[in-house]
Amino acid sequence: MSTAFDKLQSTLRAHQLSITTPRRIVFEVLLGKEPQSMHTMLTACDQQVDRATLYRTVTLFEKLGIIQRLQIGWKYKLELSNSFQSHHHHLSCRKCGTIIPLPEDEQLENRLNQLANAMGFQSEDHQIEIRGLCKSCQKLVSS
Amino acid sequence: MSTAFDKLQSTLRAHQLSITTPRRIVFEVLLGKEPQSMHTMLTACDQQVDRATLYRTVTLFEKLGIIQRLQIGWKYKLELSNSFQSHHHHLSCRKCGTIIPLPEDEQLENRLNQLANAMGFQSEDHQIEIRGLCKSCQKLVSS
DNA sequence: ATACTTGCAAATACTTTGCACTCCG
DNA sequence: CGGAGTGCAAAGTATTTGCAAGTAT
Repeated sequence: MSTAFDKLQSTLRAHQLSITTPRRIVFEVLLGKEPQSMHTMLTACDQQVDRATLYRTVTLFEKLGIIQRLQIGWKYKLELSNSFQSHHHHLSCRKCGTIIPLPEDEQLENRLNQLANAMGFQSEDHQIEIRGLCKSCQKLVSS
Repeated sequence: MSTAFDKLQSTLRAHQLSITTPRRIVFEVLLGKEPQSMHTMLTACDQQVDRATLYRTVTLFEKLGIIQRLQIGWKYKLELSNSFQSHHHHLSCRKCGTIIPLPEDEQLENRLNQLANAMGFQSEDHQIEIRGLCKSCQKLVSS
């Protein structure tokens, strides 16, 4: 089977870029996880990737469309882009900070495209964040 | 007529907070404008508001629900919140950086609420950014 | 009067850059 | 080997904080 990792490799190769250890580690840190902050990623890389390299890699991956930057709460967070995991949006709990992925919804996506088109705008991508209270925090408030 | 400014005053009073010159200036800088970066706001305040005060005011206004922070491109930007201008979302052009407000759309809003509810999530607010090319930049590309 | 606010300057936190050294292809 | 990529340290930005002085109510 073709893994996400294979896809990373071919993307890098396609741009004549090297497949290095730091790049592999950064990718692994993001794989299958919820969006993370730079700080979290740096910690997760645990001494194996230098701060400067992390920033450079993130910038590179973003240009290559491997990862995307999200505004979740106050600071931005990073996650693998749509090519590496299905297109989705996020619910973020203002109380406990949990981030919950929302399954893709065709009706929502269509409506967004219609609206952009109506304005003569050529839509390429979008992001949505819904803020509020997650299930557990709703209970805590009422009790 | 009740102006946006009156509303600012009553919001501050309701929390026993002073109506000071810096707060008034920060509010005016945002009033009726597209989302702005901290840097732009600081320049717009033109020596009249200290950097630290601007940050403190923005934090305060955000807590009070007077302004909201948006991820537009890489860095966040600030604009007056829904209570001070109609609820809307943004189209942002990746080429020229223009930000275009999108008129409120009931169908879109409803769908978002439905999706959040289906997940047992209590939605309070949300933000949407659609990235792509504005009308003028589409022409430039094709020519 | 007096508690809330501000300005200033210093402290932190975050991000980028220059350069010599290392590693991939 | 030779250039792309990295680590390190230092330079830049961005944001926060302590505190004395100012101001709104």
